[in-house]
Amino acid sequence: MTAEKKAATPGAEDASPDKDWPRDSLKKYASSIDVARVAGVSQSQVSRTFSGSSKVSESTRKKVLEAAERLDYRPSLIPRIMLTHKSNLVAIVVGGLYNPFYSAVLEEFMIRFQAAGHQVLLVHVPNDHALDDVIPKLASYRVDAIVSALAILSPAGAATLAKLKIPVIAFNTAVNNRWVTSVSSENFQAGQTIADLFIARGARSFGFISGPWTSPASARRREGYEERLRETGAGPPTIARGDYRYEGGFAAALGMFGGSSRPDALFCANDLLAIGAIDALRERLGLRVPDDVLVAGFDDIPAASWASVDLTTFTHDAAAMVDETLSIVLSAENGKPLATKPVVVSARLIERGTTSKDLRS
Amino acid sequence: MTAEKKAATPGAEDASPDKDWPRDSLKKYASSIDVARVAGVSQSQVSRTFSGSSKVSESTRKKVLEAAERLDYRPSLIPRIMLTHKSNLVAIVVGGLYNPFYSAVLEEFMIRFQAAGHQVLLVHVPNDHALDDVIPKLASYRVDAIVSALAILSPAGAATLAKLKIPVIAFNTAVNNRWVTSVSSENFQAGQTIADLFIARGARSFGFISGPWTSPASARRREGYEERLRETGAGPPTIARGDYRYEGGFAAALGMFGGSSRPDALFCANDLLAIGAIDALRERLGLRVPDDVLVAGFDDIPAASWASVDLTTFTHDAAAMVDETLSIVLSAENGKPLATKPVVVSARLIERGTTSKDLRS
DNA sequence: TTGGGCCGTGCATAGCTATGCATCGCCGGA
DNA sequence: TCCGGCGATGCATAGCTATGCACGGCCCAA
Repeated sequence: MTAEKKAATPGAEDASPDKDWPRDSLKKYASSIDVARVAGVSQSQVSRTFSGSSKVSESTRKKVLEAAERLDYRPSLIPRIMLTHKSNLVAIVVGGLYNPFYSAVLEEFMIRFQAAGHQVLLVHVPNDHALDDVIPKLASYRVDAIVSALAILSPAGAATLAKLKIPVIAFNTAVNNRWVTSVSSENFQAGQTIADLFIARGARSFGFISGPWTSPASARRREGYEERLRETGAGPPTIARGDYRYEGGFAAALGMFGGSSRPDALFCANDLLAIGAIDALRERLGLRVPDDVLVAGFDDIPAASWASVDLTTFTHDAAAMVDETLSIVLSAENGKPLATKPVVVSARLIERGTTSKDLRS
Repeated sequence: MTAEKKAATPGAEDASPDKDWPRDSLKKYASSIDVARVAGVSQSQVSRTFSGSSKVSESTRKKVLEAAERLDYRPSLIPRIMLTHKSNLVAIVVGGLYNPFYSAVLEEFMIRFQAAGHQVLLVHVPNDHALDDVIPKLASYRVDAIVSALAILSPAGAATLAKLKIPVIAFNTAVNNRWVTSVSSENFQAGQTIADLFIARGARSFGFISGPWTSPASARRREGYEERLRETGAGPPTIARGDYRYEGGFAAALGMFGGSSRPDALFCANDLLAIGAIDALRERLGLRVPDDVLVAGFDDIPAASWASVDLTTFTHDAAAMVDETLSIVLSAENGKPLATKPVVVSARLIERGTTSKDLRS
C-alpha cells in the first residue's frame, strides 16, 4: 500500500521539472528520495553527496547534484535534529529593544552565533513573568541554549528555566544554579568609579536615578556608588526611580531638582535615563551641564557620543560578553549542566563633556 | 533487535525518576514513548492528551500528565514539522539594528508573530550580497516565510530568494515577483510634503542628505522632494551622500555647509542622519536650527522627540506595516505563491521644533 | 589464477509525533 | 437476550535524513 502512494511521484524519466515532482498535497520541498529517484541512485548516495562524505563516486555526485538543482532540493535539518538531539538553535530572550545597548548586543550575538553555525530564535518577553508563557515553546523547538538578555530575571523565572535542563546564560543578572549561569559587567566597581570621579571634580551633593527596582544591574551600580560615597564621608545620594527610558530620566530629574535639594552630581543607571535627565535640566530647569550639575550614565549607547550629548558613561566590553556567552554555549553542547562560574567582564569609564567641569573652580 | 535497544530504557515499575529514564547516550528529552511506558498506556494516548483531543479518558489523562511531569516531558515540534511541512518559523532578516527604527519594527514583529503562534528566526546580514550565504540555512530550517527588513534588497538578492519558493516580504523595498512582495511607507509623498513644508516656511535653497545610493527608500524620498521643488520653481537641492548613520549625517552636513552654498532647508533620508547634521550645524558650524536652517528627517525614532532634538520627521505606521506583513504571511501559508500586490502604508508628518521658524520673519 | 582489500552502492533502520483504522468493552434499547 | 453504537484504546505508519552493515565489483599482489 505504500507502493501506490509512492507511485504518485513519478519516475526519473520525465524531462520537465514540474513533472518530476508534482506539488501534490502539502509538499513544499523535494526530499532526498525525490532526488534519488530522479538521479537514479539510492537515497543514501544523495545524503552522502550533501554531507560531503567521500564515499560517493564522481559520476554519482554529478548525477545527484544535477537532479537536486532541477528539483531545487535543499536538505532539511529537521530529521537531523531528531537523530542528533541537537537543533543548533539558540534562543535569545529580549525585553527592551528600545535600549540601543540591547539592540547592539543582540546584533553582536547574531553575528557570532551565525558564524559558529547556530541560528538564533528570537523571543520577546514583555516582563519576566511572561517568561512562563514562552518557555514551553522553546522546549518544543528543542533549542540548545537560551540567552536571556532581559534586564530582569527573577529567581522564580530562573528556576522555571532550570527545570527545562537547557543551559541558560543570563545577561547582567546574577542568578545562577546548575543550569543557569550569568555574564555581567562590573556594575559595582563602576558605581565606585563614578563616585570617585564626582568627588574628584569637587561635587558635594549627589543624586542617583535608578532603573526599575527589580533590576539587579541598577541595584549593583547604586550599591557601589553609595558605598564609595559613604567611605569618603560624603552624604548619601538622593535617589529617584526611573525605568531605564528617556522619559523616566526626564521625569525623575524634574522631581529631584524641582525641590529644594539640588544635587550637583547625578549618576543614572543607564544612558537613556541620563540623557532624559540632562534634557530636563537644560531645557526645563535652565541648569547647565556640567557647569551646574555633573552627569554620568551607563552603557555607552551611540547617542552618548553625539556632539550634543557628549555623555560620560561606562562602556561594556560587549565583545567579551558575547565571547564568554558563546563559549559557555559551545561547551555546554551535550545536555550536561553548566560547569561554569558566573562571568564578570570589565566596564571601562568613558569621560566626556558632562563631567568635564571642576565645580570648585 | 529493536527489542534490546528499547530495553535500555527501563520499564514503568521503577520508582525513581532517574531510573525511569537514564540519560544514556545523547538523549536530552523524554519522548512520548517514555511517558507512555511510565504511565502504562500507549504512545497514542500520550500524544492525544497533549494535543487536547477528546478521545482520552479522565483516568488516562491523569496518568499521562503525572508521568509527563515526572519526566519533564515536553512534546517536540520537530516531528510535527516533518509531517505537516509547516515549521511555524518565520525568518526575519535584518542588517542595521543600529537604527532604532528597525529595532522597534523588529520588536513589533516579534510580538505580533508570537501572538499568532509563530516563532522568529533572526538572521543577520551585513549587506545584501551576504544574503546568499544564509539562504541555504533558511531553507534547511524550513521557514514558512522570510521577512526582509534590510534597508537594501537587490533584484539579484530577491531572485535568489524567489528560487526558494518561500514567501518573502521585503520591507521598504519595491522589489517584487511571484514569491516576493513588499510593504513600504509613502516615501515619495513624504518627500513632496517636506518640500511643501520648507517652501511654506520661506526656505529658498535646499539640501538633501541621502542614505546609501542603493537604498530605494532614500531614492524615493529624494525623488518626491526634488519633484515638488521643481514643480514649484525652486532650484534643485544640493545633494550629499550619507549612510543612514549619525556620523554620516554629521560629515555630510560639514561638507555641504562648509562651502559657499548654504542651503536654508535640509531634508535627511532618516532621523539619524538628521540628528548628525543638526549637531554638525550647531556644535561645529555655529548655525542655529531652525533659525538659520530648517531640518527634517524620517522615521520618528525615539530620539527625534527628545527635548534637545525636537526633530520634524515622518512617522511610519509601524503597526499597519506589521499587520500587513502578518496577514500576507498567514494567507501564504500553504506553499502557494503570493497573491498580494505591494502594499504601501501611510507616513504621517510630525512637525516639531526644527522646522518651527518662518525664515521670512 | 586466486584471494584479499577497497571503493562504491544500496538496504534497513533510528528518531518522535500525529492520526486513520481496527478493536474492545460497555451501555442502552429493542 | 442480543445487537447497535459509542467512547476509549492500541496498532501501524508517514515524514526525511544519516549511517552501520552487507554486498558486489574491481584491482593488485602473491
